[in-house]
Amino acid sequence: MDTVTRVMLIEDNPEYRNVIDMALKRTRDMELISSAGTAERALQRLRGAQPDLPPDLILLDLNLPGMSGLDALPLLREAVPDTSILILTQSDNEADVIQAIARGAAGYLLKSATIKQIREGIQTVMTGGASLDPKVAAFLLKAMQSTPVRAELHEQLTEREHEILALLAEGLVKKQIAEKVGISYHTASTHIRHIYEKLQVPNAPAAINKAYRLGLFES
Amino acid sequence: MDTVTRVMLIEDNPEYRNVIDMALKRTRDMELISSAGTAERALQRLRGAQPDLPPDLILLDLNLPGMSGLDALPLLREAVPDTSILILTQSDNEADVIQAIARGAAGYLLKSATIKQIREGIQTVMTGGASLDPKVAAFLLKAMQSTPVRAELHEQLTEREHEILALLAEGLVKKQIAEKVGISYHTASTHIRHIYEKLQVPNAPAAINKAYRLGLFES
DNA sequence: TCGCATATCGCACGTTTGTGCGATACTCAT
DNA sequence: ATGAGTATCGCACAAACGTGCGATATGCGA
Repeated sequence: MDTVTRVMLIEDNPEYRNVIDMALKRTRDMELISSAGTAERALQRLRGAQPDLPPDLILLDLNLPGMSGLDALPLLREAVPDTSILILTQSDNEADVIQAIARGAAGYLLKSATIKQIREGIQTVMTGGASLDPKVAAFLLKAMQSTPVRAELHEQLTEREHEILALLAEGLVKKQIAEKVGISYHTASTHIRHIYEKLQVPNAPAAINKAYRLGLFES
Repeated sequence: MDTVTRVMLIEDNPEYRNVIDMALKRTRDMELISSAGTAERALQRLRGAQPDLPPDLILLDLNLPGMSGLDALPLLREAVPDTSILILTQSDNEADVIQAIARGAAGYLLKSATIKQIREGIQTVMTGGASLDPKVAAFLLKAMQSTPVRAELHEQLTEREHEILALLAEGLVKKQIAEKVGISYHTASTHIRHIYEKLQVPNAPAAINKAYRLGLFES
């Protein structure tokens, strides 16, 4: 077991860089050995002619100037295969999370995390665990669930609502839907309102998206 | 927001049942309202003629006499759809973890967890997060990495446009997209305009629909 | 060098949406 | 027979959308 975890930080915001710096300094078993404002700089240091000694762990921001953290991830993994990479970013965007995991991140923390949580996260990763923000973990679980509630939700929408949802997906506006189905604009509006409530979405594009994810459109 | 989280425990080991009992008693905002030694008993109570009031959260052991926790999971979810189910078991078996997640568990803790961790886990779940033991999280990440994410079908849309289309599908409005991506409202608007042109659709719902039909989303 | 695609920003204006609040009527199970 | 769910209709209004017409800047291939 190593005595000290040597950490490299890739983060463009100087203030946040300072925060991390201080956080790690207060811990005897961690050391911030290097920090870079861009992925390009970090890669340069890790694979140049005389590369730096690989760190034990890299804290990687996703929202970087130039190359994104997401794109940098596989390159970093190639450059330093034995180094764990822990994402530390603002974005709780679902796609970012999935992508980061797919590209081999050892964990995903949000910047809303406390200093203590970050330190614990680093320790967790160094002992072979995976460190996930609860919010992020929730995404992953959702993504992994092969929609067991699917049948129930299928029945959730009435036939009328299905019909109207399909027309919405085709690009018709409410007025056109009303004409096509032979009901008033207001009724069409009400049906759509109910669709949003049942699917728990705020608007039309989200409704179409959810409908696909729930398998309401397959056939 | 409820003041007290009402917990039901399904666990055959009387000793461990005691442990949980004590753990929850020490917390003002949690209450153990019911505990059962088997899944059958628990289900009976939740869906009988005069069912118990549904708990806010169920702590479920997987290794139960009679029906396994894994089999009970979907039945519990059906009986009490609004109740979160948190797995609390010894098994860190990979298959169990995957199965539990697939069947809709809100989290997965190991019995090696401390009292404090269990309490935190419950709180996390009640606030909409997912509570995963780091070891368990590591499994999930590995499982997700082995499932290669489909990419490179976007000859049509640029990377930026994809990004924005995804946010649109999530239900964000243009203003929110602009903020999230860090561009002006007008630029977001322009990107969306281009998306409609390329996909040859008149509006957002149609764009999401077409994106799925073209396989731009497949996840 | 000259397009072409991309990414960014800007404004105006009519149209559409989403949602607040209603309402009546039919069916069906409790 | 009462309530829950469905389907229908109605209005008002702020917010958001879609699209007309611009613009500058960069990079890249012809």
